[in-house]
Amino acid sequence: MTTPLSREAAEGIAPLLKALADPVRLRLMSLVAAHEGAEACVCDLNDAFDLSQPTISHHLKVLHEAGLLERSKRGTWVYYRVSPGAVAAVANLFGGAGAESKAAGACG
Amino acid sequence: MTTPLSREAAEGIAPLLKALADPVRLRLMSLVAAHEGAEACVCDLNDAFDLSQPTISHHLKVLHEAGLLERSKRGTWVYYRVSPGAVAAVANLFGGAGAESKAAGACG
DNA sequence: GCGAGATATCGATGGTTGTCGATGGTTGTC
DNA sequence: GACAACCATCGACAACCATCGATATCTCGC
Repeated sequence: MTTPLSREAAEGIAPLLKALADPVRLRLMSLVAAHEGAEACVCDLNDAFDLSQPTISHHLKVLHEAGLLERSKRGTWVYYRVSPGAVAAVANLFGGAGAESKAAGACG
Repeated sequence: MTTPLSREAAEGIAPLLKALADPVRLRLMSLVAAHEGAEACVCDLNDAFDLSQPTISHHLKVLHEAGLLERSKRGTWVYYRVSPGAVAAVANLFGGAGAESKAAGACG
């Protein structure tokens, strides 16, 4: 945010922000990030909301397609984990914190 | 993003991200932030896009109502400048960079 | 007061989004 | 093979959004 974004840069980052710009998806991201092992089962996530299962599945898909969440299936269960790179790209906008390897970290 | 967001926190931050989740508004923010004196005249911003003047005005209004831009009128011209607090609230999500006094700064 | 320039507002329109119920595919168990 | 559990997809609907042209509002200089 210190130098003007090119049209391309803006059009690259906007979809990430758009994916995050929903209270449900924001909480989904934080739930996954804060979960032990940095990954969470869909069944756990479903229970954290008053929304229907298809709706949660839809939001997870949006986050996945934006590149913010990675999907891995183990048996019957599906686990999602935060994609560090995508989060870093967004964090980079706001000063570069989290741009190294972690999804979210403090300065120093 | 290291601890689960409360529903309230998520619903407070989501509108900020929603306001930013548009290529035009992202570029508007960066143009204002990068402008000399950290504020920019609407007339300058209009010229930076291929969009109509009402459309730019609309986007500026969205950013203003989200608390991301502050408005000040000087004579015929209207100047916008980045609101440090709102940007810090978003930056806080991604590691706390920019949460002190600047709208966007590096770590240290 | 009047015309000109800079912004904001209004109304319309086409596209996108959040949510749901119903359904389908996959995996594990009996 | 039959059944149950988990998750994704589909179709539908209401709400929202980005954009535009037209118009209103404000300020300046004459």
